[in-house]
Amino acid sequence: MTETKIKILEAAEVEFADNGFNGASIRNITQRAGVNIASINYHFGSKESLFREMFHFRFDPINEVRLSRLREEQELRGGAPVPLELVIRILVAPVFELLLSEADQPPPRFVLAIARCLSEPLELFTRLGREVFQEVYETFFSAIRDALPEADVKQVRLQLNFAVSSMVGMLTHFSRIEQFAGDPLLRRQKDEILQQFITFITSGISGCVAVASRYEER
Amino acid sequence: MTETKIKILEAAEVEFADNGFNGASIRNITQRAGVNIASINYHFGSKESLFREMFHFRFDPINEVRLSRLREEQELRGGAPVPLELVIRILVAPVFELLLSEADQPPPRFVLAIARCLSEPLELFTRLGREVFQEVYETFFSAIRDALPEADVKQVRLQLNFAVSSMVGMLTHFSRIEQFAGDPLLRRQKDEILQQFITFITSGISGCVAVASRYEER
DNA sequence: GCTAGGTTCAAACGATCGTTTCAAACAAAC
DNA sequence: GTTTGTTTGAAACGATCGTTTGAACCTAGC
Repeated sequence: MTETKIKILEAAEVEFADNGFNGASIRNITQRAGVNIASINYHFGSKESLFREMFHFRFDPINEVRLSRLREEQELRGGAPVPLELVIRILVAPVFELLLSEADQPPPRFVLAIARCLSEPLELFTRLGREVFQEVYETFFSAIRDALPEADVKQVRLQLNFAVSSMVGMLTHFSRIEQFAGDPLLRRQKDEILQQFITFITSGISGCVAVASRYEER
Repeated sequence: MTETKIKILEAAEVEFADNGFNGASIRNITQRAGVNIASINYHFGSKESLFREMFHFRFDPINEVRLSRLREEQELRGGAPVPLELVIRILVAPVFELLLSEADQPPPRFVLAIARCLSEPLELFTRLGREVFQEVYETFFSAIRDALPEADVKQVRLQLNFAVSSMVGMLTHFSRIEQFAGDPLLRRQKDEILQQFITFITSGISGCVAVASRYEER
């Protein structure tokens, strides 16, 4: 990868994070990267392709980590289901560890950039989201089903939707919602917040399943 | 309110929902409304003010319902805390009942419009969000604290952030994430989905508090 | 030293954006 | 019927957008 491409990718992350996809401008990106305005179309083809490449460049490794960690745990247990909380942890941690980076340095911008752009209703992002996350979605869907054998399949799908929506919402809005509260929350240890969020998702899902099976007992 | 203003507001909801704030264009809105392009600046002043007015027009009544329902329940109990699940229901239901509208008609677009635009990182939306939701945020924060007397204050704030992020994420991404799953989820009774989501949030919060107090017992 | 292929550059392209202008149309009051 | 104030209309404003062009530049390979 040439130096120019790298500089563009880095500048694009900041610009997309600050302004969203529609709000980001080719001119700002190239100016921030210190390269010529034509270089984006030369190296990437278009603004959309630039975003697509940034997306894959950053999230493909994250998704590989998710899938391989889950596979490890599954093999370790040789057929026995991986506990729900661990499944959720493997799904959540690789992204949120980036968001809640070390206290002395700001979090990497691409997480914000992608979370925010995914909220924009362009057809591009529907396709891209599926392209990048479909395999992870399906794999973790099965893992959660295995962890909750008593749960209805459709209900598990609904729970996973809740979980994913919560994750994207958190990534997008955490810093903003923080402003409602007076003092910042991120001062806490990142591991503590991460654990809390994992617990939140896990108890949310298992709480729903528990309530549902209580209904069926009647 | 003049007929033109109403037509613009209705068209704006669709346009903002379909294209986000930056992606929406004055020309599309006026064209859809069948009015002259200058009428937006005449009646609202600017694109930003149009959005602001739409936001207040739609969410002020919703927030009033939330606050008054909560107050009712509090008075009914005369000092005793309102149970967590009910607090969450009062917070969640007034919005999600709109999203999960009757099966034979599409959900009102302004929910999507506002949820999606709030995800765009414009400074306008930080201000607007605070302007519209601050009172609800603080009131429900207290109510949750009352419902969970054993919980740490900072932790409750974190939980509320989780809850709010989940809500916005749900509103923004529900229809999109649905596409990962083969068959649509909305066919289920809306009340069932709503109840599931309330249970999800409630068990998420109380699960976190339970884990935390378990730690402190050691 | 020359050539070829990849890369950068300034400049311009056509399109669209939010906003403004100002005259025409309209309604209500006298 | 005239006047006054409000609302609409077509047209244009200046700015910015993503993209393209074609010449200049650089660097290997011969």
